Amino acid sequence: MLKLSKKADYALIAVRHLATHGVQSHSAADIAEVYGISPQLLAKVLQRLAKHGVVTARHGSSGGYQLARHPKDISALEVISAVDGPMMITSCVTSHGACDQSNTCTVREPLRKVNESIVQVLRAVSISQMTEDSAEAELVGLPS
Amino acid sequence: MLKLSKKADYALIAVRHLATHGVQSHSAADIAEVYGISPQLLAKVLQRLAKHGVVTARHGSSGGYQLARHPKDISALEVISAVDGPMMITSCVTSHGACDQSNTCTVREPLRKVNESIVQVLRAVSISQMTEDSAEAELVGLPS
DNA sequence: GACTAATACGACCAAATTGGTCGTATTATA
DNA sequence: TATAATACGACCAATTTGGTCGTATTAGTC
Repeated sequence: MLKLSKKADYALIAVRHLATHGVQSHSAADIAEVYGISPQLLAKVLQRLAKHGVVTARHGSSGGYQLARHPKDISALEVISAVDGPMMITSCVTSHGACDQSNTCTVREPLRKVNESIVQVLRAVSISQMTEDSAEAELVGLPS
Repeated sequence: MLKLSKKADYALIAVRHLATHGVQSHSAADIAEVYGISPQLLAKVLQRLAKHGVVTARHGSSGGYQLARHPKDISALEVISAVDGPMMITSCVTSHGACDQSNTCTVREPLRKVNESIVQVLRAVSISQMTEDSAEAELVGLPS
């Protein structure tokens, strides 16, 4: 239905939290508690974000996660694709290549372009934009 | 994973087929055969398109489906939402209202805007645009 | 008017995806 | 050395999606 996974939602929530709550480390459990999310699940989400270089992790007591970069240099696309894998709108293309109708499928090429446009939109939205509540963010979605 | 359902894919394929194969009726079975899709499934997809006024249906022998409007007046968004329901990117909002974290969820509002941008992109893409193979359609995704 | 070829539609099953948990290893800090 | 955190794979549960079946209905054709 063209919707984000819950994991992607959680990832955006967590990253936004890190962006708005100072530079110190926050453990997965702490963040999870604030938003009422399963700690273990959020941990897994944050691990993937760490693996993709969106956040940095510190082990040990008083450890946790920090943003790897300035919020304005992290796009929504990065966060989403770190958790959900590469953005591909067509359901034909799964992990194991194209579907069996690939040769007769006439909408693949047009859909690829639509996909690119959507990717552009998501790439253009930064985490810092998502932290400014309303106003000014009205312009979102018009990649120049 | 932010991808279209197969039904949406099939819907686009079918609509594109109707747009490029004259004004006469095409039965669900005929179209399905061309693309190697299950006839019954495609029938259901076309029924939903008919219910939403994207195509018109004619019963009886030599009946079938036709486009209800000119291809340039049918958007990809219409086709997709006819089959998959309204486009909502956030996974929080399901059929039975918002999720339980609704009060603490901080990304809903920003995501709503991102969603709108994507809807804009899909609304801007017409079926006729999807029939012109390559060229000129490069501009897709820049709602003015 | 009977036959036939189509849509219409709801109930239902199967398969795939996703959400979420558990256990254990590892790493660093105090 | 104890502890508090991440790391990660295996696994189960729940939801969603894909797809089928049966039956009713509608309209064209002989």
